[in-house]
Amino acid sequence: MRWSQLLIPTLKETPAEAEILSHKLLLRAGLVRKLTGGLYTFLPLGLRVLQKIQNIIREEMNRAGAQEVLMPALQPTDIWERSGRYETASDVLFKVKDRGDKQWVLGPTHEEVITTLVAGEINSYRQMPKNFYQIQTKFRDEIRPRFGLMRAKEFIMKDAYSFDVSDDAASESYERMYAAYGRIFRRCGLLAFPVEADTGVIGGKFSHEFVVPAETGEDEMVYCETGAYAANIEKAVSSGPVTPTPKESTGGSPEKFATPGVTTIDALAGEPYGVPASCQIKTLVYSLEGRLILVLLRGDDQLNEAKLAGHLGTTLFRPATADEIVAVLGARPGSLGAVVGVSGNSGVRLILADEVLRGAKGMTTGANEDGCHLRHVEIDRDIAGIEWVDLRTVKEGELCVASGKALKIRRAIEVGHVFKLGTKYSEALDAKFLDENGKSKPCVMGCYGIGVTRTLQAVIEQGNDGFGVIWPITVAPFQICITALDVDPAGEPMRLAEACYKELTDLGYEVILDDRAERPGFKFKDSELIGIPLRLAIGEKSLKDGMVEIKPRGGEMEKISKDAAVKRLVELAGEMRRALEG
RNA sequence: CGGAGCGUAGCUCAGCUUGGUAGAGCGCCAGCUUUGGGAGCUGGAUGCCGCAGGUUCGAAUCCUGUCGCUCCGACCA
Repeated sequence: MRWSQLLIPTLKETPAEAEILSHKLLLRAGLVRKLTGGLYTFLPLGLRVLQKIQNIIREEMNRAGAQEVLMPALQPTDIWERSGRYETASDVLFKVKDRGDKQWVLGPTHEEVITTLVAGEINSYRQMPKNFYQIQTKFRDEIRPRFGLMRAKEFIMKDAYSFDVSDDAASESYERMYAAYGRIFRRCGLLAFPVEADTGVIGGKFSHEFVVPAETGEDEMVYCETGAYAANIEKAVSSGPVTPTPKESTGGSPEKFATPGVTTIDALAGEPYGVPASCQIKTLVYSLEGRLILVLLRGDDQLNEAKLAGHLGTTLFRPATADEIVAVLGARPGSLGAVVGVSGNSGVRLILADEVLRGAKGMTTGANEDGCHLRHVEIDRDIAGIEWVDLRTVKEGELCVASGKALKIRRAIEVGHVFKLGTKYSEALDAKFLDENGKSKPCVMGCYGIGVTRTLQAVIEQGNDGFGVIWPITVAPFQICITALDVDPAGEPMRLAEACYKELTDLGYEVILDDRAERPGFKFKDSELIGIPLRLAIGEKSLKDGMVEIKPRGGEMEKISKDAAVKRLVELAGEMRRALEG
């Protein structure tokens, strides 16, 4: 294609709206334009990249035995009510009404729709396994869209759903998708890693996120440099805190002492009290269905809410308000504890304590009386009715359970997620089949997502330099840019450029011919900004000696005879492709 | 939803404190020059100063409201 005819609105200056590098480049390279917050138009260049990524996904999904379908984005509410997610996912659901005042939802994902389809079409074990996928626009009512395509109200996702006759068979489907995901991201030129992920209220071990390490990511991953372990922080475990929990008795019974104005762990750790955070019991209070749940953690630990949700089997809990807490416990946040007035208190549903506190002695905690704390607390002796759970958030430097080495934490962008769902949706939406014994069973499901638009931005986040984007050749909008330095149609440079353009295009390459009547520097800068992997520059100067110039994006320029140029470009393109696709 | 910041030319931004005819650079258009790394000169076009009220003789500027955008936060007591 001719550059002069395409809409490629590159920007020399950085738009004020962009904060992170990939977002800036998305705009500067003329890939997208914002309609409004969280909604973007893909321009010709951006769309080309998007389609490249989609095609890689298609090829790998098909290769893995999945088949493509396309489901409605607009969905009736009743299937969401049947799955229970009209409630539990309510805050991200875009809800719309039609003229008859009937409520609909814009799909944030499609478990309900695909399961409804399968319920009607699949009745026998002979019809499985099946795996359906689609590439489609999803809608999520994000609290705060940000970072361009990273978190948007509307985004393109590849979602796949597997249906199997048994748990074992479902595990095989899961493994197939897991392997396919590795290939997809590799082919996109992305360094993406599988990490163990939170399985939420469904539970189980089969959930991995594919993440791209990046400072701008919204997720945190915990990993061991030996490669023995990697997990999302919501899921991660370690062999425990670096400072041990005290296990020595310090007194015969809990002793109340005055701590006026002290409402934080830090304040109690400071003068004049000097109680190390690791010797404090932090008491958090959550509300679930009108009653309170006490969550006990060591003072220096942070609650991992995902773990709490996993243990409770629901996400319908929230931090209790100060009023609720005072009504039930008699004290305000900051002076709370589980020792006094908690056991047998009908307003308290449950006391959960983090495993790290097992056997803790000589601890200090709130006295359930404003301005007072208790010391010499021994958790086994002084707090009744505890349920022990792993609830803490792992910290950097703690030891890996697999290798014993110190764990590291990095931020990362989640680009894909594979998840073994079990029978939650098939049971709720009646996707059942008859097995070989004529017995009715729910299908065992898995779901597998890739954020396509986010993946595009992740590729930019990972591939760029001071000049602009560096596209992997597999997803580049064009593989080759021919920069004609003199665009007079009758002149030799342009005639040669046209000839090379035709030859390369005939060979199946996607070539952009920069035929704009601009100065060379301007055109070089532009081709670098939009990140085309290979550039062929044709100008009078070197042409006098029969030479042209080839420059791989981010590599060294080489002068080459004009007759050898096409062959060399094909060679280089092949090398680049093989490096990614093997 | 809470907090903060910002809305002025296509883009980046100044002007606002202290009210008095709307500004710069880049981009765009025309011409000349230039022609291998975002050129130079000359001339030109471009604004509901986000929107709506209010104060005032007079508002981009002050006040109120509203809409939009960006950032931080929204369990960690």
